[in-house]
Amino acid sequence: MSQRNTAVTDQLTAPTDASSPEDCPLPEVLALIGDKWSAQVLVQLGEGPHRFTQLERAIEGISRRMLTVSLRNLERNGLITRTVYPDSPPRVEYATTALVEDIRAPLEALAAWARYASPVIAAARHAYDNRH
Amino acid sequence: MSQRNTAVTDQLTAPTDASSPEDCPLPEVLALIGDKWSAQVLVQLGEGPHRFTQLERAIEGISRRMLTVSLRNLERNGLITRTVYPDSPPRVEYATTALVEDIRAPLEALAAWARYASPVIAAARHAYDNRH
DNA sequence: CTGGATCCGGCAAGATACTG
DNA sequence: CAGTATCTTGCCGGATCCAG
Repeated sequence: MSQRNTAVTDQLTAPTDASSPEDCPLPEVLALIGDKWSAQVLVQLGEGPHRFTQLERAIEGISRRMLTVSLRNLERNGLITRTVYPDSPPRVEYATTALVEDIRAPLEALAAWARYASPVIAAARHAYDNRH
Repeated sequence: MSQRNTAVTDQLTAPTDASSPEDCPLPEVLALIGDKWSAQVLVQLGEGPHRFTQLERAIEGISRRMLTVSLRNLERNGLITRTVYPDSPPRVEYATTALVEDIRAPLEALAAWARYASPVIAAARHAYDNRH
């Protein structure tokens, strides 16, 4: 199942025109991690395995319920693993799977873009609002 | 691992360690284009300027209302421009701004990842559902 | 042709309380 | 500690009609 595969990005560099937006599965990705919290969970887990409360504290503003929902969803889609240790008190650890390795780069690129674009966007928004 | 980066990401990931998830502005990006349609609109406009009806036909399943809403939102945030030509019947053209150029690469990387990961995810989901 | 305005159902998601 | 269950609210988004 979990084959390490770095050939993903090779498809990109390939000189195919590849820009046909018809078969662009971008919506699928966004359906997976495009919601309010999943991406942050993935980013946080990128730092290494985390326990439930650890995540809850690390991710500002998330509710217990939403954390649970996000984790279940990510687990269901095979993006994270959930390991229960038979301790007392109970201990559960979440970690990313190999699948996630290959999106970390584009995700960080997006984050980098955000840092750079944020003030520009704020200015554009302000200008637009003044115009209306 | 992956090495396909634009000027923007090169500049910004270089100086700092970039792996601190605290100041990760990923949620901002997702708030911008993480909704159901905006990303597809951007992708479509990446092919070149489009008129309203042209977009409506190109993007499968979008309603007029949602197209309008998405376009307004993108315009407000400075990601696209809206040009009105004083013709009869009225003609309006939408095009991406320079800001968008720099996210196209990571966005396509995400799409490529989706193509590769889709079957794996489907399998994981199926396995999970059987387990419950 | 390019939208705006309005109504409305359904789901996302916060708050709160309870449990093994 | 690591969740569930339930209630409630907000808003996303589809349908429909109207307008310049």
